[in-house]
Amino acid sequence: MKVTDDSSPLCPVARALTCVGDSWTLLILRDAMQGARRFDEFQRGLGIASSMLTRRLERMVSNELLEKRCYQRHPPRYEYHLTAKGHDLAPVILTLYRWGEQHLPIEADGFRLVDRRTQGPVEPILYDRCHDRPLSPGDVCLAPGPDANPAVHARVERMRNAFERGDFPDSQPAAARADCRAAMAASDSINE
Amino acid sequence: MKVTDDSSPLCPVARALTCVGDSWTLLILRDAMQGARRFDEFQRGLGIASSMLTRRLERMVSNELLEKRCYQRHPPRYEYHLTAKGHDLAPVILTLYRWGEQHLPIEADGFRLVDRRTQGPVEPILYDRCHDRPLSPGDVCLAPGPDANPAVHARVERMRNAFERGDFPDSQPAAARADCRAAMAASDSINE
DNA sequence: ATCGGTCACTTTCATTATGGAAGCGACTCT
DNA sequence: AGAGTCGCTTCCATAATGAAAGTGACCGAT
Repeated sequence: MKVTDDSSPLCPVARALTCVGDSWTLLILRDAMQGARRFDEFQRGLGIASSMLTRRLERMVSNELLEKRCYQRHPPRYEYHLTAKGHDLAPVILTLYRWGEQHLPIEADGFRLVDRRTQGPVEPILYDRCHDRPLSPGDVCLAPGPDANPAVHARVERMRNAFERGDFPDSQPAAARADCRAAMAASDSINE
Repeated sequence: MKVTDDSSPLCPVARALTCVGDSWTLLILRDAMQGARRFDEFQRGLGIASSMLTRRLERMVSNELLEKRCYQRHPPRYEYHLTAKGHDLAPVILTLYRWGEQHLPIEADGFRLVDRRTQGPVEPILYDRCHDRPLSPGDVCLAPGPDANPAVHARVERMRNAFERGDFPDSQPAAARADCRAAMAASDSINE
């Protein structure tokens, strides 16, 4: 990937993707979050070529997603531990998990996401901490910051036009929010 | 990427990544969510090679993230609209946005994520709809489903061991949840 | 003491993906 | 009439990846 667009370095999504924009990196993070630490644990869990794994672990260390900890000298051997930065990608992984479960279903049921204490089901959704309520992606939009360049303004403008054209299915405020509350109430009563 | 591990097809994250596990796909989705529809809109917004864009759009259509709509015959020309499946990836993009903003800061402030109506700040976090409370990734774990194979059990086992070793920084139940409530209260009062 | 195995790599090489540039056909605008 | 736009496609050099083999220091059993 070689991005040349003006607005790219300003966009947090583009910046995030230079760090975690490939499958292996995210799968390594997944396994690290499941407790994998050593080279061969990752290799077995992923079926990745060892040369690739070496390259990826190195890049992840240099991007500060993982840190090396020596657990043996002669020969020097390292464990790869998640840093706080790496750990903070957990919401991304969980969100992907949920999407994969919903939209790429398979017949088999191999994994379940559960509450650690109760072992009951868990359903991660987005929530807006500022307004203290569930967040529909349609509730949100982009605004230019003080350092916005013309490309950023064009983006913001285009998004507003799209909204005015009615392109956003989940941005009918009242209905969407009512649905959401109803769904929450329903799932609550099911789980009671 | 060529995954050969036993537990892979059973893992929703791995399945999701076969669909959206590269930067261009996610950046195209980002732009589509900002209202981009046509070939040249994507191309300008991304700085992507046109051959790559053709390939990616096709793959995304065949994966049902986008759908083609003809807006002109002679020559046939298409717009690429998000499907519901594609739209449902918005939480992934927003979660990446937030991570990029927090962990890959730059001096400039080009973009802001705001509430569409109030134009006030928005802060997406994960929330558990089943328990109706903010979700720390450490609150969650994996359980084997009825079709789990040995690789899945090994994974689950390893994660439990890692937890028992105390490898999960945000899984101190009481403290974490108290912090979270405090942070929510604080951000509420700031935004009042 | 020797044998096999493990662990974390590195190296090599064939295959595949990608980026850049150019071209193209049917328009539209001046 | 001529230039420009739009959405491609084709071609080719370069870069990324995967598979397989090799390595060197250990360890545990015979």
